[in-house]
Amino acid sequence: MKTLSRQQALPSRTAAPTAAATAILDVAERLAQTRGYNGFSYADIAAELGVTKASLHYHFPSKAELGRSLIERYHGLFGTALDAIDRRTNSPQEKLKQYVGLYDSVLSNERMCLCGMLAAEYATLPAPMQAGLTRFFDANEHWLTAVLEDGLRSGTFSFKEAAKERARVLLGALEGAMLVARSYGNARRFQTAAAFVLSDLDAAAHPRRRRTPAAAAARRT
Amino acid sequence: MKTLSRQQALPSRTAAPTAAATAILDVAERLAQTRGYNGFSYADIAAELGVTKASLHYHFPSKAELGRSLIERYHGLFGTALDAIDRRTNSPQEKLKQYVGLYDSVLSNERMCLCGMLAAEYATLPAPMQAGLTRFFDANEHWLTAVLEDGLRSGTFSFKEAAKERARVLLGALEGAMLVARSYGNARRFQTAAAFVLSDLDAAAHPRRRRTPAAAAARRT
DNA sequence: GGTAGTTTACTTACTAGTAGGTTAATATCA
DNA sequence: TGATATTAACCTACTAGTAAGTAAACTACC
Repeated sequence: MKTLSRQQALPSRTAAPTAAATAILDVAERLAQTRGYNGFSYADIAAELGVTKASLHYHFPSKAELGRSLIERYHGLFGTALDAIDRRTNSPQEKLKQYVGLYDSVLSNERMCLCGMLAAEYATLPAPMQAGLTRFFDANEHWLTAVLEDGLRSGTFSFKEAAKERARVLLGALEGAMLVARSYGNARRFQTAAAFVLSDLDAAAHPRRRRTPAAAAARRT
Repeated sequence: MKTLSRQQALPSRTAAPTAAATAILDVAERLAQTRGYNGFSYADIAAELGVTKASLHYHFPSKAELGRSLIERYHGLFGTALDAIDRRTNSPQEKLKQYVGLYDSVLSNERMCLCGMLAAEYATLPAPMQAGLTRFFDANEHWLTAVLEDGLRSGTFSFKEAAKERARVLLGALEGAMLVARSYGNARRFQTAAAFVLSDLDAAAHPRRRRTPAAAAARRT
């Protein structure tokens, strides 16, 4: 059995993830995204890493704790990616495009969004994982709502319901498109659907729709 | 242990489902829709029905066979429901509303669409179940495409991409909305999202939109 | 700087419980 | 009597999780 981590002395004020813990999370994440939380075991991870199950229990006492960590890390990384998008561009249209790109890169690795996957297994998950899941969706909804409101203000987007409702439609549509496309092993299928979902927001495509004051003005020019 | 079936002699040219088989499928279906295929066991079904696991194996030799039957029956029942919609109304708008109603009634029973659920577990499913799944989605897509084309012809609907593409967007959006809404235990959430997805198709909301594939392609780039 | 104590990162060997599945005997009924 | 349906009793493989031990590395102190 090889050693996962030969840990160099990090100061580590909080619980800094060790190299071993990271390696375990990496494998567990991929398995969870492809097979679901109920579709993999400690034995699967241990075999892949060439360590014992007991070693995994040293780092993550229970599978529930591993699952909780999985969501937490995923949420954190996703948040970082959203921040990066915000820094890269100010265009709401471009932001959404890059948001879709996040999903697309996951699917192109033959994976499903971790939280979309876990949402299916929701009823079987330990409470901390359930709470982590809805926090993740809430954060997505929050970010999308801001982008949509921005696009509405600037006349780029057009939709009649509240931005929060539109954000929910968007989130669900992307998760669902991903879910179905993966059954066909066809990332193109997702890309096409996602493009149409985004183009539904275009103010230019339906100029007489309400709640776009700027769009109405632009039309006259 | 009680008896599941006191079978009255059905002529049964094909394999007519016995009362016992039906009872087993009913329980298995509910478990699959709430917990997923990997989230229930023969022991769960047996306990609920008050029979032994061996008895279940008599009716469904393997879990794979049970799963396959589950999809087949679900697909058949869904097809019947779609036929019923076609008989009840000719209005494409009303048809879609009733189609959404089908999903809604599933979710209101705290269930997820069986095939949406299984789509998440796709990678872990036996091949016959995988094939059954895509057949189900194909059938949905086919029915939706016909309704959308009809609505487009009659001027009720407006969308720029091919009806088949729109059908895929619709299917994914509904499955995804359902998936997320269930994590919040909130059927309203689904209803609201579904209503907006349908209203996106309304020709009245964006009268100048055109079905120009060239425009759609340009927007994608 | 050497050594005692402590911590980290594992190991082997095990538990109790559950998974899907089998077999042979038996009950039920037409 | 023969087919249908069901049971008890089992099997093997695997599940998450635990107990006890160990080698190496780090820390404290004289």
